Amino acid sequence: MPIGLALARSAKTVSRAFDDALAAAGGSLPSWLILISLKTRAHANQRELAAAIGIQGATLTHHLNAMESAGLLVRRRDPANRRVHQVTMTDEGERLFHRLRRAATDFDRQLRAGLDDGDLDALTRMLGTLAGNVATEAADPTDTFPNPAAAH
Amino acid sequence: MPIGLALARSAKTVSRAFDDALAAAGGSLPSWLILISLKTRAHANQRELAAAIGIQGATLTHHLNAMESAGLLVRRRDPANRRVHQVTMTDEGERLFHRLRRAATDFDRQLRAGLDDGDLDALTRMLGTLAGNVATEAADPTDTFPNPAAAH
DNA sequence: TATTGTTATACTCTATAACTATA
DNA sequence: TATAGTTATAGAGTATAACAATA
Repeated sequence: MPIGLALARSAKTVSRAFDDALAAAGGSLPSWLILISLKTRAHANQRELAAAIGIQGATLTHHLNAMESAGLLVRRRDPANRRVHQVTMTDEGERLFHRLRRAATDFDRQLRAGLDDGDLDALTRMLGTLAGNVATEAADPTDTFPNPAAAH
Repeated sequence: MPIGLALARSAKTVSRAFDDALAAAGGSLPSWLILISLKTRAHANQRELAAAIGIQGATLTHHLNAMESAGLLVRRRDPANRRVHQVTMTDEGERLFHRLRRAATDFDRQLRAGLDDGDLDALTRMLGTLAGNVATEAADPTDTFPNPAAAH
């Protein structure tokens, strides 16, 4: 079977299950990715944040609007450069982050069943190869994940 | 890094590139999956077709409407059971199928670069394991891909 | 009544273009 | 002029619920 089709099918099944797990915990994939980025990295501005997640700035604004309405974060202008909006998680956002982290960790435990560390290393490496083989502008390769417990 | 996150990132990059490749050839992922299914399998009805692709019946109707409007296929009632709509590819649909097959084949060649047959076998197996680990209702496991040349 | 498919409607995620505010 | 972000709008893909046609 073509490897792209295998990847597409697996990713579809897994991503739907993961979406369900996040939804049950009160989140969604975009909100989870945004919370991870806010929690683990210092982004100079929203464009960097959007790039780290792999979406456009306007798309990020869309999600931030919803999350701010939900009380998960606040945006303030940076006094040093009032064009820049500083995004900060609220206590409510922190609580959601922890609930989602729990859901993601549980999910990953379920996902790994039947695969040993060597398998997982090989899988991660090969997935990186696939993405690299078709990457156009190459998402930041230094964007490794700093906190293994903090995401699925 | 959590394996689910590695999969999500890789799948996002790869699926966007694949969507672009299909779009350049005049198609989309859903239309490609539908054409593959029409070409390689005999489905008793649209519900089976939808299930094979992993979407709901109403979603399939949505795509079939667009594809029929585009002249890629026709729907006729089955005389033996007039509730069933027989879906048949037109010559135009056949031509698109062949263009998309070419695009998908080229894409897969690019995608496999740097991975040998052993890698690909291991990767396919592990992707299956991941999907199986989180599958809820388990998509038809007998739905193997009958024509390796016919898809990405 | 049960089955097959369609229609109506809506939601999520994403994007581009035009715009405002700031530098 | 250039940069950061927002607003307006749109499109693709998906879903559920209600419906029509057929058995």
